Formats: sequence, structure tokens, C-alpha cells
Amino acid sequence: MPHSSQQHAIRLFIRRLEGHSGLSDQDRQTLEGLPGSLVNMPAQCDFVHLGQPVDHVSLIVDGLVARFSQTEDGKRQILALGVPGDIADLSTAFLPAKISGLQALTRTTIFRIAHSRLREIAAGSRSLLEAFYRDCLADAAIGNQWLLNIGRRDSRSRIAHLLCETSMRYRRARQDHGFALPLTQLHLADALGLTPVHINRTLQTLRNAQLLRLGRGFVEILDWDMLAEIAEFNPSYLNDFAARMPAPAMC
Amino acid sequence: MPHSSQQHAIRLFIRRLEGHSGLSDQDRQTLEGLPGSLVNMPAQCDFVHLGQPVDHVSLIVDGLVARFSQTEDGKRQILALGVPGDIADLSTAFLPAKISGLQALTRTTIFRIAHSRLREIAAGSRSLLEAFYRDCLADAAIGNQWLLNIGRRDSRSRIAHLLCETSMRYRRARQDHGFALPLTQLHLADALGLTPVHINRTLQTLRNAQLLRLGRGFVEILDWDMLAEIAEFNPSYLNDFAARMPAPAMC
DNA sequence: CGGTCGGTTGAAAGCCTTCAAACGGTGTGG
DNA sequence: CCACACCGTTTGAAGGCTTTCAACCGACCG
Repeated sequence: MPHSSQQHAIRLFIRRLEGHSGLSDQDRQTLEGLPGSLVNMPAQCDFVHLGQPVDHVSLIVDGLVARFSQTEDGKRQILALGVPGDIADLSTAFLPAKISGLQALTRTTIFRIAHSRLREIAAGSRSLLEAFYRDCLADAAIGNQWLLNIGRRDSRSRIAHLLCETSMRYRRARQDHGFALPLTQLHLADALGLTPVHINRTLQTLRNAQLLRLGRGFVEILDWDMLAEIAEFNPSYLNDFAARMPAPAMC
Repeated sequence: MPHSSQQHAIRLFIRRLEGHSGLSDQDRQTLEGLPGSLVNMPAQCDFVHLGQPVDHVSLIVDGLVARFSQTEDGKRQILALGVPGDIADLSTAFLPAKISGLQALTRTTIFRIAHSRLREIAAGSRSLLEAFYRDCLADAAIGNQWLLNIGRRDSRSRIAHLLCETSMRYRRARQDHGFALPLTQLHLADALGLTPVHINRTLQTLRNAQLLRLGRGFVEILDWDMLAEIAEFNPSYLNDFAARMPAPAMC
């Protein structure tokens, strides 16, 4: 059912907005009626290329998306991870930016919404515009945390921090308890400013310390408290997204 | 003349907004009439502490300001640099965030504006709200570039990139040609995720390559093209701020 | 069954850090 | 006016975290 899946994603997006902003019934209806098109991407597909101007945003229906940039010699840096219910590049609707691309990390389905549509509905509702504004600010807060993480922490803490953060955010989108992390070690490396080889070795030390278990595409955090301590993880920067979780009790 | 200096700063801020957004005469008048208070800070003064909630933003009238975060063991990461005409923490007016602090890098004067005032005037003008929105997005674009810089470039490129960026941004705020950079090597280290010692050594290689000259608080870029090449510097992410420069002709 | 992808391992090298000490300029107090 | 203290810069030596290069392994897929 393609129609219901996009509806589901839009509702997740609405929930995300409501994590930091108040919406009217009218706003919710407007969002739910948003026209667009569903697109499927295979894993590892760069569906928005660096430097390529786009006229639509990508609402993530299912899967996992990386917003990235890269150096001229091809070294990639992931700037943000998008989970279902996120609009991976919401900011481009209001300030065109060609410095980042979008990559599907797993098989992913996207709901494309035209920039012009988003601007229209933002023009029609101040509360929606504010909600979009805050949504971008929330992303920026996460970006700031990444800057601290990459600039000032060693590989062990970096990985721990990303796992803690992703665990909380993913849990918000998908309400299951154990959490699936379909990130390859190469993706982790690109997100954390490290090499895949070093990610591998550091992951081993975390496993050996009984902090987590890894399967193909799965992570199970065995000792949340210890991991959070290594990461110096303080979820307050997630701006209440986490507060909206169903049954946390984990920090 | 304290009054005129704050007026000057507000006009710089207006120019900054006009770099990406259209403002009405009414908007400009509203901004110019903004009440607040002038505060002077000595160099190295943390005037907004980490985790401390604030009810006002800081418009930089004169000097240089770092927005920073730090790890529990005190290692600091500068997240953004603010030059005169910037509001260093505009986003806090719309989404309270306690994860970053503000530090004066030199003797600095700030014009404090209450959050409530900013929200009021944003509520009174859609174009102002949008201008604030875009201003935050422009900051976020710079933050993304920093993430790439710190995550994926070596110390030489990192320094070169920061110098190119700061050169362009500073030049916009202060219209003189040679540019004063009142950053200590420790500040550079905190901004780039390196140690002061390594900054020092890397700076020497840049000097020896005849790319720049350093005095106390001054940088003179001798070979812009070469420096920009090392940095892989592409000013497009600065979102037309640079386009508003008086007399560039340097890239 | 061969190919591909992601993960794992080893050895060597390199970039950057750490620790310590010394240097020069500036401002202050005697 | 000089002595002293302070701050930012500079230098050396040693060590460590991370990278690089290369190879191998195991699982999944056609």
C-alpha cells in the first residue's frame, strides 16, 4: 500500500514537529494532504548528488539516509543521519544549498515534496513556518554535537556517542525495543571522521568490554550506562525528541 | 558614542540579513529600533556559560566571539565564530539550547537583545521571521563545512580553510583590505580540533611556503590562490555573504 | 560455484599529541 | 627605570592514536 506508507511517514514527521512546536489541526491536515511522489532507492545509492540543485525535499518513509559532503579527493563526511519521519534536507526549501548530497544507506523509500509546495504551506501558516524553523534548529543542534564529537573525542567515545544518539533517535521513529542499525563500518567511518579499519578495531574493544553486541545490521547495547559514560552522552541536545519516546527508562 | 555604535552593529546585522533575504522598510525600522543593552567584555571572557539558560541574544558590536561546547574534561570545541553584525546565538531565541557557550576572543562589546523582543518582532513580520530562519540556515551551512573540514582534512588544509573563510567573512564586516585576525593559536586549535602545539608547527610550514605572514593579531594572506587550493576553499557555502563584499577580486 | 561486499587482521608508517622547557613582548609594581 | 610576572609563541623529544596498504575470510547472491 504505497499511499498508506507515505501517510505513515508524514505522521511521523508531524510527530517530530510536535516534539518542539505546536501545530493546529489545520496544520496537520495541510501536512497530511501534501502531494508528492514515492521513490525507491537501493542501498548505497546517491540520490541527491553534491552540487546538484534540487527543487524538492526528501521525506524519509523507510530506511536510513545520510546527508554528506566530500573533499575533492573523494573522502566523504556524513553530516547528518535521517530516519523515517525526517525530512533529510528540509533547509534546502528555504535556503538553496548545493554543498551536501543525500545517500541511501539501506534500501530506502523517499517521499518527494516540491520546494514550492512547502514554501506555499509555510506562507499560509505562521505556526508551520515556525515548526520548520525549529526543526532545522534541532538538526543544527545535533550537528553542533557532532562537531564536538569529531573535533575533541577519541574513536572510542565517538563511536559510543553516535550509537547512543542513534539508538535514541531510531527508537523514536520505530517503536521496537532492540534496535536495528543498518550501518556498515564504512558508514560509521564516514560519519565519525575515521577510517573503516579503525572503526573495526575500536568496535572490537567495545565488544570485548561487553558493552554491545553486533550482528549484520544489528546492534544491541548491553550496558547503556557504561556506553553513555564513555560517550559523555547527554540527550538534552536532542531537544525533547527523546522525551516523546514510548518507554525509555534507559538513562 | 555608545548609541551610534549599537546602531552601526544593527545596520551590519541588517546587511547580513539582506544578504539572503528581502526586508521591507518597516522591517529595517523595527530592527533599528530594537531595545537592548551594551555590555563590554574583556578578552577570554566566557560571557555565556555552558548549560546556563539565557533570555537574550548577543549581537556583536565589536570584537570577535566564539560559540563553543566542551567535553567533561574541559577540552573545548569552537562551533562558530561571530564577527561584528552577527547575532552569535540567534537560534536560542527560537529554540532554547544549553549546549553551547559564548566566549569573547578579544575585547568585545555586545548588544544584548531580549529573546522576548526578538520573538515579538518576528511575530509581527513574516519577512523578518523568514530572514531569521535563513540566517540560522546560513550558520548551519558553515557548520556543515566545518564538519567536513575537521572530519576529513589534515591540519594544513584545516587551517588554510579557516583562514580563507574568516578572511572573507571578516572583510564583509570590516571593510578594510588587509585583515586583522585576533585569534591566538589556542583559539585556532579549539576551532579546528587540534592542539596549540600542532597549530604552531603547521602554521610555520604555511609561512615557510610564503603563503602568509603572521603578526600579533594580524594575518596577511600572501598567496590567496594557493591557500584556497590547499583548503579546497569554495566560497559558495557562505551564501552570498561574500557577494556583498565591496571590492574583492581575490578568488 | 565464482563474484562481490562487508568484515577482519597484520605490519609499518605518519600525523598529531603530550610533556616540558625556553623565549619574547607587554604590562605592572616597586 | 628596572624587575617581575604573565601570556602567547616556539622548540625538542617521545609516545600514541590513527592511517595506509595489503591480504584474507565469511556470507550472501546470481
